[in-house]
Amino acid sequence: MTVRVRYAPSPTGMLHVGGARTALFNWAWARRHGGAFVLRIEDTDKERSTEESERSILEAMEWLGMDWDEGPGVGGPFGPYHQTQRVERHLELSAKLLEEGKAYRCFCGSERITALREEQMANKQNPRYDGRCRGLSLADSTAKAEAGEEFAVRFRVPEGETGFTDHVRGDVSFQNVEVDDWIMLRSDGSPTYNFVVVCDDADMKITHVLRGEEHLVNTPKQVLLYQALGLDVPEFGHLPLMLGTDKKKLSKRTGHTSVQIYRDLGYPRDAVLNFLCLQGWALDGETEVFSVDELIKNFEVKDVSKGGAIFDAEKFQWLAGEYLRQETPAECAAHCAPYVIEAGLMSAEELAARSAWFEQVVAGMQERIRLYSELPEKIAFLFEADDALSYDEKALKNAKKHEVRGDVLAAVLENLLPMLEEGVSASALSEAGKAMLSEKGWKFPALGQPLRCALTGKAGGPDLFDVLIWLGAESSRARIESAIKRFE
RNA sequence: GGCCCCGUCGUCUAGUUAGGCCUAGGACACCAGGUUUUCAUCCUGGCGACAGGGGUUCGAAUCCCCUCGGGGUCACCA
Repeated sequence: MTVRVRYAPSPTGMLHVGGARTALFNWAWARRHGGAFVLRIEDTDKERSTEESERSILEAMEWLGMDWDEGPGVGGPFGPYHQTQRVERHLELSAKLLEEGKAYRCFCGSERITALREEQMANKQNPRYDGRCRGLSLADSTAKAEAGEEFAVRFRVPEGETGFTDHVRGDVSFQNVEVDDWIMLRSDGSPTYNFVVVCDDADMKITHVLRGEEHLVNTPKQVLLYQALGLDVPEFGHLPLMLGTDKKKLSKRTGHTSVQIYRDLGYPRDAVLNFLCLQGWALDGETEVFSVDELIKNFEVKDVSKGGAIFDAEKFQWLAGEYLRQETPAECAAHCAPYVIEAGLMSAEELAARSAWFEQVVAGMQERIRLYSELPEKIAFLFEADDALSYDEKALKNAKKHEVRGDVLAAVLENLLPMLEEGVSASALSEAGKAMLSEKGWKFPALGQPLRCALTGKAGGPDLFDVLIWLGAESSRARIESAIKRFE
């Protein structure tokens, strides 16, 4: 049997990280077994669904590299892949169930149902449909319907018990009395989620349903529906929830929830993918950094953890840094460029004209940032006015600790600047600088701290000889000369 | 509250299916050292968990029962 899985987002917002992980596990499972990964848009909520959300979700899926074999944009043999375009089929199946007595029309109306529920809750009973229309004969109900009475269609839950073997949780079962006679068709004739999801999954020949744990309690309804329809029941796997720091389902209350935001925040794509894997799954218990190829090679649904995972933002950032540092300077520079432009440090044209220079800077900064977006702030000093560089209090204090600061800076001007003008390498500068120090009998901090303040205005940062080269002879000279005056 | 699911370091997890290899391993975070011109990276070390209680067994994180705790869900949303 060919594996066919699906991810079925509703286009009512961004791509939630929990949804992204669900999609990722489905995708990996399909790729692992040479099966098909289907993308279906569950747009039955007309109030909240938007085309913009759909576009954004698709774009995020593409960014993550999760290609779908069937779905929007690519089509497929079981389309259409938008749920709203499949209602004809839904109504057909609903009519069939109605005829067979496996579903029935309910004329109670939402007002009565709401009142009933309120009364039951007031009496501390569990809200449940009281079955008033359950016994209506098909002939009677058809007559009422034809007379124009409004009705919803309910599924007739049989007696007994419904169980299934969940791939992550093992055997799970529910007493059917606990499963209410749920609504398949609303009184406006539109089908509900629990109904369409089964129709569509069956029509699309889905073999494995991997989804979030919040759907666990929907499963008996769906299993019963498959059975009533005389269809094969697919395999299920319910993934643990991704939790916020409040231990509740991840929501905007406790942090960012969409993959688009993390992308915009400058997290490397592969770090996002890797991190998603780590929430509920482990490669071998030892390896933390691994590629999606390794996920595909090793992913088993049964290995997914049962417990919910609190979203560990710290670890996510660490992982981002790991990936950022693995990139070549050219790759990293390309990823950082939009942030540098956005921060107004350079225009796209300037960046293109000075790409070699920018790559050099990025190479020197790579182990000092974790997200692409962190670069602008850290290199902003390079773009300040040479004679009006802002000095951090600590940087200035460090510089002033050294009595010989003026002599040191003068020596730099005299010995190192000419070399810089000739265009030597950072290591050559470094050697010359150290030779100069030993000749004069100065320790490195006596050079480092005043020079760092003079050039960057910061107490910490990249290698000083790199900075000299980045700045160039002219700026370096101007900054040092300005510092000599300002340090007095 | 009913039903369902879950419960190993602060957090993510390995180990639980086939009880002994577990004086419970790794990672993030934190702390302390080291490398370094600073910051960062990197290296070394430390801190730190089987929710609790009963069983079963020569032996239990692993099996059984109870308790406690957490979560999900109870819509004519998905």
